[in-house]
Amino acid sequence: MNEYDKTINEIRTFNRFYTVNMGFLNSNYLDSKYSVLETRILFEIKLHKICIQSDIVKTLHIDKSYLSRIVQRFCAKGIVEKIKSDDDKRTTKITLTAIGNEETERLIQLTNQQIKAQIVELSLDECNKLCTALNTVISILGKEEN
Amino acid sequence: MNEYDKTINEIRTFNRFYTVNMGFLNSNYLDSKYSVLETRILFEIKLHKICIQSDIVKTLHIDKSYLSRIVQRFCAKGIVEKIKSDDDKRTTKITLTAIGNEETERLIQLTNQQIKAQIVELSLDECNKLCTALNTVISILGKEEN
DNA sequence: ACTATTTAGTGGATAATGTCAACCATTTTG
DNA sequence: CAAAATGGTTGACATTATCCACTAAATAGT
Repeated sequence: MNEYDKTINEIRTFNRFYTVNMGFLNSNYLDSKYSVLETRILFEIKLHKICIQSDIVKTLHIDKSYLSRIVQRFCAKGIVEKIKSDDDKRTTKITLTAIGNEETERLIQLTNQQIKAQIVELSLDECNKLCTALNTVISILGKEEN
Repeated sequence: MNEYDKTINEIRTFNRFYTVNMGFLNSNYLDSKYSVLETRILFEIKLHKICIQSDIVKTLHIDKSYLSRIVQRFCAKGIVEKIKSDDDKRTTKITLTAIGNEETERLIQLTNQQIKAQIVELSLDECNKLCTALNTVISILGKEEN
């Protein structure tokens, strides 16, 4: 077994651990009002402040028709707003409303609490080591991004 | 911001990165014949060699009726076999058939290839650092398991 | 021993999630 | 300018997941 196979195995093991540990496998979510993907989308819009749908389609690799409907739902709920853009008339800018911002903030707090429950018994030293390790993973795997 | 908040933020960042990077978000899968969960279940049965459904329900945190149906499908496909157990007559042992074993092996190879594509440009040193980092994460977060 | 509770698994009904292809309007490319 | 590409929407489905009720067997409580 070469070094690459060793790495592949390690990633497999990690994925198995992490998907279950973080509850990514079957995402019965903390807040039944929003699915994991919906939360992720809200968070993405919040990050960008304002963006177009295809930005999100690209970053999250989801179907555009699917996103279109989710955004429609968000608009109906009053948490997202569509704004006609003048530069490119095909696009519509989307952004969080004030309520949407609060709601997203609340969701972030909820996920934070969930994460907190996972790390609450760690020592400061372990926290630091964990941060370093996660950072290392991102910096190594993130290299290959286009 | 205290040390715990820093760690929570780091985990959030990591999750955002990793779910997209590994394609966990919307799991349009490599082999359309099996969903992510199905693959995970097959792999779990393979790990145990033989087990009962509720073992898998517990490890993967999924609905038992849902699993029941998936197992039924697997049986119909001939990749999983149910064996009456004599010790506890409520339970049925499940195990992979020969074909199921091959099939699962094939799926593992497929995911391996997918992972390989992600690390193919890494140096040996980076591979080692990655392994160490992933291991660290598991050992720290895995502590809190029951 | 015998009721009460728990555990394993199944099935019906239905909700939520996600996919595919067709389509219009615009913008970009050759 | 015609052809191809992009952004977004919609219809029609397929897949995936959840909830609840139920049977059968095992276990716990008294």
